[in-house]
Amino acid sequence: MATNAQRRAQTRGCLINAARHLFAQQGYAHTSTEAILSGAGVTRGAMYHHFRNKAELFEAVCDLLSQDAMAAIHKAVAGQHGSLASLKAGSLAWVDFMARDDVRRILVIEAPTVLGPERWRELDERYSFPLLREGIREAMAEGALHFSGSADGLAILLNGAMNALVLNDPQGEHLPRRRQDLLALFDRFSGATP
Amino acid sequence: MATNAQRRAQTRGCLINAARHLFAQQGYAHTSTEAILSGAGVTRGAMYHHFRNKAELFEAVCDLLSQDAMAAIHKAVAGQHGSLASLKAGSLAWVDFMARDDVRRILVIEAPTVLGPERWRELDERYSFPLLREGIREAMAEGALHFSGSADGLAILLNGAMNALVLNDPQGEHLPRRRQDLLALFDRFSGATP
DNA sequence: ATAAAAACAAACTGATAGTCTGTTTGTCAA
DNA sequence: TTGACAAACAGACTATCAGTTTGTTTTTAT
Repeated sequence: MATNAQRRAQTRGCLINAARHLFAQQGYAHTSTEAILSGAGVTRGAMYHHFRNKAELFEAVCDLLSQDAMAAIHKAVAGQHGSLASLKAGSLAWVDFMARDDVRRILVIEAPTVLGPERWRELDERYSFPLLREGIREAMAEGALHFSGSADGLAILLNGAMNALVLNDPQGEHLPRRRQDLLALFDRFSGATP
Repeated sequence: MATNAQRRAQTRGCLINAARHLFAQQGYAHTSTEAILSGAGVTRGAMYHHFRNKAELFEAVCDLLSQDAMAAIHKAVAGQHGSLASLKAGSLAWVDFMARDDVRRILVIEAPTVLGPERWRELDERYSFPLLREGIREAMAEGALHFSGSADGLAILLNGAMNALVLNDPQGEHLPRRRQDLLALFDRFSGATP
């Protein structure tokens, strides 16, 4: 005799968790709803009561992973002093998190297609991107970062560059070198001379 | 009474063309093979004679668009003098081409998921990426570009940054500003001081 | 001219996302 | 406590659609 809220959280949690693992292993298109249902120990009716369709379940998985990413970033930033050091630490934490096999496949590779461009940007806008943008604004305001274009533009460029680091290292074997490249990139914005 | 090579080119062309438009409008998953068939004026048997599956047809579309992109880049580079100017012109041409609605959806958004990470990188590696990488190597060798990391790493970073410019401007309305941001980014690598 | 191969046609199959109708379980006011 | 209502769940059913199979037409090579 559980409360409704408990039942709700329970089944939703089971579905999201099962879906997370299956999406990570087989991808969205090759994961059948039936596989998710049996993995979660839940029936069709239950699933379609909580989620309008398969894509909405996928989005719930993305939300969960994004929250985990935020936690990792905040933890990394916590021990830093100075806007530039925080920016670097947070960015490296972002790359490290996104380099996880399951996260890369779901958040970096498939999310743009499954959610569509708008919802995907909404997701980014809701989580890590504002953090990056504010970090850049702060560092630019303090004179620790130099760029003749807009802060927003730089945020987009850096975000994309970091995405590419993750995408171009499918096995995660070159991660140390890529992290160095990212730091080298930040260094190009440290010195003066526009 | 057409030759086999002509028949082949004809049907393949019709299929690729119809698929290109439908994929651009509705996306890969929401485009049924039947829609492609009726759009191309061709039957199932013909399609599966020329392509092993739907994904292979999608890849053929990607190849075609990539070749168009290469043509646009080469044209833009042709009128330039100096490695850095060529690099900038080629990069802007790349962004302009990828900003086209159909190209963005197919090549930038969906290709990574539909083809899978490996085949997607193969595509990139076959077309625009080598051009970018060589341009960067040349400019670095001439001392026109400064970066303390590897040339390959910089190529990946810049490629990702340019991708982001395209992705973050779904309507193409901020393209001029984004082009300026990209040039500002290149400027950060022009001056000395590592 | 004829055999072999390439190109094409279309009916069919298996898988599967989403729907529909009905049942169980929890909630809350009287 | 009870009874009306709503939320949660169960499972059969349907429509769609990618891919297969089998058969036919057209081209090519001998």
